Amino acid sequence: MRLYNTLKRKKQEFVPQTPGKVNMYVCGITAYDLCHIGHARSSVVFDVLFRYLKHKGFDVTFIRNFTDIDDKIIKRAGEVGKEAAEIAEQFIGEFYVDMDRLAIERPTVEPKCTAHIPEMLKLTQELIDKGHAYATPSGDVYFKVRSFDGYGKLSGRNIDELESGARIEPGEEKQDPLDFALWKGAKPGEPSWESPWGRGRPGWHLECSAMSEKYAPLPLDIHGGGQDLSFPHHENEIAQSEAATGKPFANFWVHNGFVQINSEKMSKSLGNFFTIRDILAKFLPETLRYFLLTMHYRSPLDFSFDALEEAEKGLRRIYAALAQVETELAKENWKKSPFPAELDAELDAAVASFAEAMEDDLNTAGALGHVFTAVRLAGRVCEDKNLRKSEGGRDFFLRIRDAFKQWGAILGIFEHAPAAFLTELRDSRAARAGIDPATVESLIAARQEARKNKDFARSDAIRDELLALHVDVKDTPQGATWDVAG
RNA sequence: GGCGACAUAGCCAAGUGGUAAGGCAGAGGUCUGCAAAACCUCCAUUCUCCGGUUCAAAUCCGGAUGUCGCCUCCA
Repeated sequence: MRLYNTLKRKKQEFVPQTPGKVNMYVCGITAYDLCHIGHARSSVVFDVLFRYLKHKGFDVTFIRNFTDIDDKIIKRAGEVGKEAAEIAEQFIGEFYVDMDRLAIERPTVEPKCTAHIPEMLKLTQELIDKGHAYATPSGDVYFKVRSFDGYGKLSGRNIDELESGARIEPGEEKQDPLDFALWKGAKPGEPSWESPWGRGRPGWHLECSAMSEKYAPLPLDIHGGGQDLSFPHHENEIAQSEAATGKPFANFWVHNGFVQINSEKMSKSLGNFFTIRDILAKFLPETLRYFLLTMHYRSPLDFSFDALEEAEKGLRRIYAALAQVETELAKENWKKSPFPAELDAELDAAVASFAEAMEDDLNTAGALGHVFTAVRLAGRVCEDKNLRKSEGGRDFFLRIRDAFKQWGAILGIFEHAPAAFLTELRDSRAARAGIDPATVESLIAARQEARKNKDFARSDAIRDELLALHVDVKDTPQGATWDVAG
């Protein structure tokens, strides 16, 4: 497959170091608050990459860390009067709740920063020994950026231009404004660990270098994260790891684009900030996941509830087709009658196109376009009395079901029982619209009674009444069903 | 100021040299007691603008305009 490599600024054929095996490291969360939609996007993107690589038959080691000691965690702990470790544990728990709802598979390894202090001390010592880092009198250790030639190669920055913007904060003992902390000397009341330079705690960038090296042989095949992490975080990881080991750190750098609100970055200060919980209070998790996949992973993605609602309609149409296929497959007495070969050919083409889209830099948006080809094909066969009752039709339905099973496993959607999902989706929509299902059911019962008596005036009057509640009634041979209108 | 990304129909969006996927919305039709859903048909001679390269460009190059991101913690 082809993947866009930030390091080379172009798509490249992805080839792992060891045939058949892939090592992938993705920067995880800092556990100090609930996750927002941006975390959801990043998680979904790399979950799909993980699933797709496995689908292709690779033995994937997926490492995703937890930053469980950090300024923000300490700050939060201070605010609520808890220990930093308690805060980290709490929000790691909340993280899993969100991830599970979004059907994010667990990575192979999920190392925590605080469980790898010895590895970080070792790496820091190596960097000091090789002249790439220095300790200060107050017990900080800094990485000497100018000692590493490749600095800036990932983010395309020039070290002298960076220099002009950088400055030394009061209290810092850096030799150069560009230098960054590997180890921070302990401050009173903060969590700290013993080190050769006195008690302290690791700097943020250090953990990813130390833990990736521990769980995968360098170079990593893939290193991923949000676009904003490329500088300085990923740049610093490269500097640390390559300066210490002399080996390249990662072959492919994959960065997902940002979630925006009204074309602007979301941030707490702008007040345009949504947590995953905020969304899932109104929409099903699969709707959010589907929505996130309707755009290419590197593009900025504009979030709005209107856009989510639009995505929801698309997802509903897909599931409606799957439900119809299930209904037909539950029937028996298949007839021997001719089945048009061009329908099979179109389905073949859709399956092939889906695969091509995924091969081309994980183009889930393009791939979903081909999913709708299968949806239309299913509808066409269901429409035709002869086709849907034929043996060829049955085989076609089975093929469609298989295709969706495979696509669903890759994308992490389409995996619910269709009829049950549609009911759940309808109830979710009804709840948003403030529709009381019991009221609807009783009106429908009254309407059925009227229809039974051929009292169509009354039947239509009730339909109008339901429509005023934003409810559409659908009469089927099995009785009346309903959905939220629009 | 430096670095970078993006600009495709009413809206969202895929598409990196060969003559514009898909979704949502909309119009007409089939079906239906009426509807809804589904299906069929239609809906960008054109890809922000101006130049250039080429037999051929939304796709490559140069310029303009606009939007956004990074350069400080951030997915």
